[in-house]
Amino acid sequence: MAKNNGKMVEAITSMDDDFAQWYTDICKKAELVEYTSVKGCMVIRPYGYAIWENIQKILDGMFKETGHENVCMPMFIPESLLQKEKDHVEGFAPEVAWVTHGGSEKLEERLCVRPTSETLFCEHYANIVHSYRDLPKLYNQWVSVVRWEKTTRPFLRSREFLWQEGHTIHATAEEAIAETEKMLDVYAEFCEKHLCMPVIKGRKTESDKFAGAVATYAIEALMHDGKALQAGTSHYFGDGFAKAFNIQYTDKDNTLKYPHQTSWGMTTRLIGAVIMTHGDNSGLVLPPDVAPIQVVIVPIAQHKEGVLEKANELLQILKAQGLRVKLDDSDNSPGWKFAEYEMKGVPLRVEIGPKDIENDKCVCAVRYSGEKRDVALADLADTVAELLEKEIPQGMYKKAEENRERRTYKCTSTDEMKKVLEEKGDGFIKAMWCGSEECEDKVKELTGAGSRCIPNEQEHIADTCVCCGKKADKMVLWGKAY
RNA sequence: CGAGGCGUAACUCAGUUUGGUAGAGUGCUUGGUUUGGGACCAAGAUGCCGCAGGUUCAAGUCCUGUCGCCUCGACCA
Repeated sequence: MAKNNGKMVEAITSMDDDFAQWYTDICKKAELVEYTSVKGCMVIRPYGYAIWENIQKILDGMFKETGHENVCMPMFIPESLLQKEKDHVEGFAPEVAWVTHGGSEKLEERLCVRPTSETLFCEHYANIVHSYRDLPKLYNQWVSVVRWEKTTRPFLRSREFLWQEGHTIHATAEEAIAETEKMLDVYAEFCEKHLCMPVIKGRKTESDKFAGAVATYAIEALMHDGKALQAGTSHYFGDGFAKAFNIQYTDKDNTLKYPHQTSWGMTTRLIGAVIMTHGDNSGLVLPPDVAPIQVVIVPIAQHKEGVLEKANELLQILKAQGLRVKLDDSDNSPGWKFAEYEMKGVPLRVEIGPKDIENDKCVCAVRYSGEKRDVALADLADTVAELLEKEIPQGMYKKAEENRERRTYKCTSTDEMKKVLEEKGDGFIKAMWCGSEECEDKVKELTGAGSRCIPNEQEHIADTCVCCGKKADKMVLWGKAY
């Protein structure tokens, strides 16, 4: 039955032939996005947006549970405000969009469309933070931001993208650092538990950190083609922004002090990560927690007596479990429906036809593994719950983790790195680094793989730097990145 | 922003070499037969040939410009 590299129908480019085209095909054919007349600005269609809504819902719950409140900042930043923190403006100025006119009148001061909102939060904090009693403020906002990227790709790099940005301000550095680390943990937990995507937590190198940050932490995931994707970041700002924006509070000892800040963000890029982590040659494969449709019921020979009635019965049973279920009773052929919902990544398909009804059973087909099994109708609710809550998420995670491990290598020289990447294909490389930016750049130049992060979980690969051969005590995760 | 490729029906593309009535498959609409892996038959509808100039009796085709998309680099979530 399976043919064409496991792809059952001729619909999308095989990921082995052209991974980039495969990705674009899925975005279009699974009806996630549609291009518009503005480059890099895409319509996120209902099916794609529903994935984002599910991501939002879960993440928002996690933020609230850790004490955060949602706020909403304006979309515009006056140029003078953006320029208050030197590193920050240098990092973002090249890619901001400017508003210069209101109607036909030129503005006194041009406004930048927010590429991120640190400056706006800072301006606000300066107004509302005066005493140690005002701290901490644990804020988050769900908005879109604009960065005028030169090269764009759906979800991975668009000029406008949706995200959440958390911004917190604390009395002490210790507290802010703890917050930075806590939110990175929240991100990692979300990716692993709800997106079934293994990630590596680590710290960014100096050259790779956020503009204006003291330290940037990130979670890195490995896509199916061996390229790395940053799935989330968490920054510690120290008191740099507070000094630039003159945010001060009076402490218990009646002295003026500068507070310490953090910010952290995850974006619609996560949808791209899900596509490239779990997708296959039949299309998208969605983790049950974020799938807009968790179970699709496909009736077979639906014109025959009793089939649709039984299918509706199953629909009600599963709906009563609180699941997102769809019964497709359109007049498309069953084969068409199978292919359609595989393309859309629905985690579980239930087939019900005359033969099944005769035997009081149905067929459950698991998307990620392709496995089909008979299930007694009496057991359906329990079996589906077990599949969606445990078996499928665990199986998807394991599959993704195995792919990552298969593509993770340890190297002790740049020659070895180069050879491994050429012979075995792209992936993560664990190698030692002396800490100099010069070596970091040179490794990228020689091998094409840049530093992704300094993983929290360190391993001792060698005594010396992979590049210069001097003494090294840090293990860096290297890879080609999206 | 550098290098390469491509813009013709909703989609994939042929037609461009050598200028001469706008094409195919898929999809869409209607009717019928079907239904356990993208069903079949019949009848239909659908085009500023990316856009703007130019050459010509005549341009999808030739020339100039321009915009957009895709891939690979550099930059970024």
